[in-house]
Amino acid sequence: MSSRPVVTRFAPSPTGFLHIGGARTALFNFLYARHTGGKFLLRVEDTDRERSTPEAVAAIFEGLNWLGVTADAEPVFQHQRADRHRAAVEDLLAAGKAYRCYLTIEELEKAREIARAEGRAIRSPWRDQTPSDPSAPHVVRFKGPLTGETVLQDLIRGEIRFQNIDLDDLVLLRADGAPTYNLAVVVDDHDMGVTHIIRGDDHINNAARQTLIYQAFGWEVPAMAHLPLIHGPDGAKLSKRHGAQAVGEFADMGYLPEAMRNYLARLGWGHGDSEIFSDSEAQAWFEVADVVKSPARLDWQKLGFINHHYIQAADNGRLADLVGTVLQARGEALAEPLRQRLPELIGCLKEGAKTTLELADALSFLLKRRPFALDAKTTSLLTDETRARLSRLRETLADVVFERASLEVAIRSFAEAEGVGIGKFGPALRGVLSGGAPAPDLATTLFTLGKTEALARLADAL
RNA sequence: GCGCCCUUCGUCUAUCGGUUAGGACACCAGAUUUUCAUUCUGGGAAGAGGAGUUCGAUUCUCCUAGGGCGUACCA
Repeated sequence: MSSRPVVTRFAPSPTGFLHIGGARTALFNFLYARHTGGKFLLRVEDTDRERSTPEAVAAIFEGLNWLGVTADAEPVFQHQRADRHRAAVEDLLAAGKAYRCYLTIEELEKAREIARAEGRAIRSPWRDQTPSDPSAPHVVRFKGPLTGETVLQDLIRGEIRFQNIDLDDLVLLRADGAPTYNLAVVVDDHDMGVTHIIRGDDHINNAARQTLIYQAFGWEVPAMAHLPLIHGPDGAKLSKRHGAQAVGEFADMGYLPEAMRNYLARLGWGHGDSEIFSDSEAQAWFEVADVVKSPARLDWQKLGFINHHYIQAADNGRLADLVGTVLQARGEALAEPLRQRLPELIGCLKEGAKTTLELADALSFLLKRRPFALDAKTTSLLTDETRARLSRLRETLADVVFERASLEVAIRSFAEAEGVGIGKFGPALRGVLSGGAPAPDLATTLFTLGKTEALARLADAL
């Protein structure tokens, strides 16, 4: 292909949020650029002014930012380059590689109907006709070859062949003079020096026609790679009912960006048996040719597994900030002593958490304000015998230093002194301390509660 | 209709003509255990179907089936 330094790009159309499939496309472009020491660029494909919104642009940038997939240059806005696009079309017109088409919408629809019935691509009669009035309303179409074939060398799928007769003469300039996507991508990718186009496989068909346009301009055709789409767990196209589509939703559901990067990279790409890998490993290993051809399904359980791993590895201070946001969103205030201890508490409680939402759940027993009612299960455990035993335990604990290790020892020796197993009073103790909310092992529960609060809760229940 | 793409355990994948078809998630069983969870050990689980090519096909070719994408003055 080319020995130029690699330039990749992500070119979203700002008509909505950043879809998870788009996020992965961006990630792959980013990884490949990093892998090769090249550049990763961003281009907003907003040639359709009707459907593009600034909110969508903001949402997409925000999503990419969160994911940590950042461009190496300022983003290009396609609509700002309309003059350049029009000039390029003039060149094509002058070279006889494009023509003005005066078909009305009605005529077009009729022609399309016929072409479809005959199973062939639509062809405008204006291909070889000169109009009596050249200034009449018209679009400019590409004049594609009628014979021969166009061959794509897809980096992922290999050779893909199209008969040129099956490719229609696409519109380059609309009736109002606005450039269309298929023209703009080619001109922009060329002008931006893009060497590798990595995009969703819904663009394979366009790739053939775009190749023809490159050739008409006499430009080098970039290397292309078409990624399979991401489907929902049931194999159908990802939609709302699958839980989430937008990367922002994944953030809200408590997933960490590094976990998303790992999971998304693993979805459709892999490096041997590696399941969990760092960003630098991903960058070192990523090859476009290793991307899998078939579409992958989103698997929430595996995402949860990966996220669990990264939560365990994450800095507790950072998790505390994240959890703070979650609690705030839930309207749960954090008392000052707890807020200060949050990183430490999270260190004690994060073991089983798969998301920051679950992490917040794990804190819920700490958030209770006493006095609180006990749940039915705990109440039933509180027989007179147990009550008496917990009362003795309370006295014992009053003299214990509230550190996890010493609490652990204290509980064990108390059980020994009582001549019973921990199972005899442990569940009741936990219930009394947590009010029935899930809580970790006893020593941790006591420790995170703190001596004052723990003894008070015990006293409340006895 | 026409064109193009895809098809290995439930899911993500490894294999690049010769393997007991490997790993991970999930699942099941057992162990540990002060709830839930965690952790540990073990287990079941796959080449869509049919023709070829070949000494030998998951791997190469073709057909069929199923799924997807495109077929716009959307991107």
